[in-house]
Amino acid sequence: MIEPEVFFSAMSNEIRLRCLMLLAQEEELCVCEFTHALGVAQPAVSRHLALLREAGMVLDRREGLWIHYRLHPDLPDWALQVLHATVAGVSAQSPFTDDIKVLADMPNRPGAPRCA
Amino acid sequence: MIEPEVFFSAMSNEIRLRCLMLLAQEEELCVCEFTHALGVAQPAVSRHLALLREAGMVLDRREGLWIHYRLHPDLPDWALQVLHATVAGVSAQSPFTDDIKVLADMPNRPGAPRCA
DNA sequence: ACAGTATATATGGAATATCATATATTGCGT
DNA sequence: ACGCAATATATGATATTCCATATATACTGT
Repeated sequence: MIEPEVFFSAMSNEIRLRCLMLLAQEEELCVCEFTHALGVAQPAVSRHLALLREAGMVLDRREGLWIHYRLHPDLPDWALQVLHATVAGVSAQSPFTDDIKVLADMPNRPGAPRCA
Repeated sequence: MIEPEVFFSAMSNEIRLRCLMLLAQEEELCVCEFTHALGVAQPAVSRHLALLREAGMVLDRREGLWIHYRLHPDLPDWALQVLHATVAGVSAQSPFTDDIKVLADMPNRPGAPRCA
């Protein structure tokens, strides 16, 4: 059971929050997708994802070269509600809006959503 | 409009989170009530409440000796949803459960809820 | 060997705790 | 009315711990 302070601490950093907002809308993403969408250096993204993993907020899965991250399936209900309320509240503002757009326009996406 | 990172940063500290959980359930509380409910030194409480005020999450009102704090009325909808989802999710666990109990049993409460 | 991802280390800066003290308001005694 | 004490709250100063960033390097799978 995730500690509320740990959970909110994870959400209190811009890079992590942007990653989580993407994950709340995209099911599963690999590191290079985060890197591309956020326009942030790869080591930084990796580090923050590691932090999210250690906090129990995301789960990773390796598939060849790529490592895919998704929200941890054991997240308690209140945590999911918080995530979704936040997406609803902020996804229309910067930088969250652009992140999705940039992600959608990314060429050669590994896990390429079928809807594309 | 409160920045999401500022908001979550405010919630990522145990003392502040406990204060906010109380405020989400109690409408209005003064510093001595927080101090009593949390069992934390007064300067620490005062500091954290000041931080919440500067973050735009709470509003204070002086009434004689006492300064009453309440959730800021301008908090956006998503923020309130996050707060309420969190209360629903964690109020049954430690230390949040005890905080309310200790508060309810506090003698000589200034703003004394009429229901007592 | 190479691409994708992770880790190690160092460093600067921010958050926090603590103690002592300051400020504000009320009430009391004279 | 005035001075003083008591109570509620805030602030300063300092030490310490935590976190983010940058850079370089290592690991993993093809």
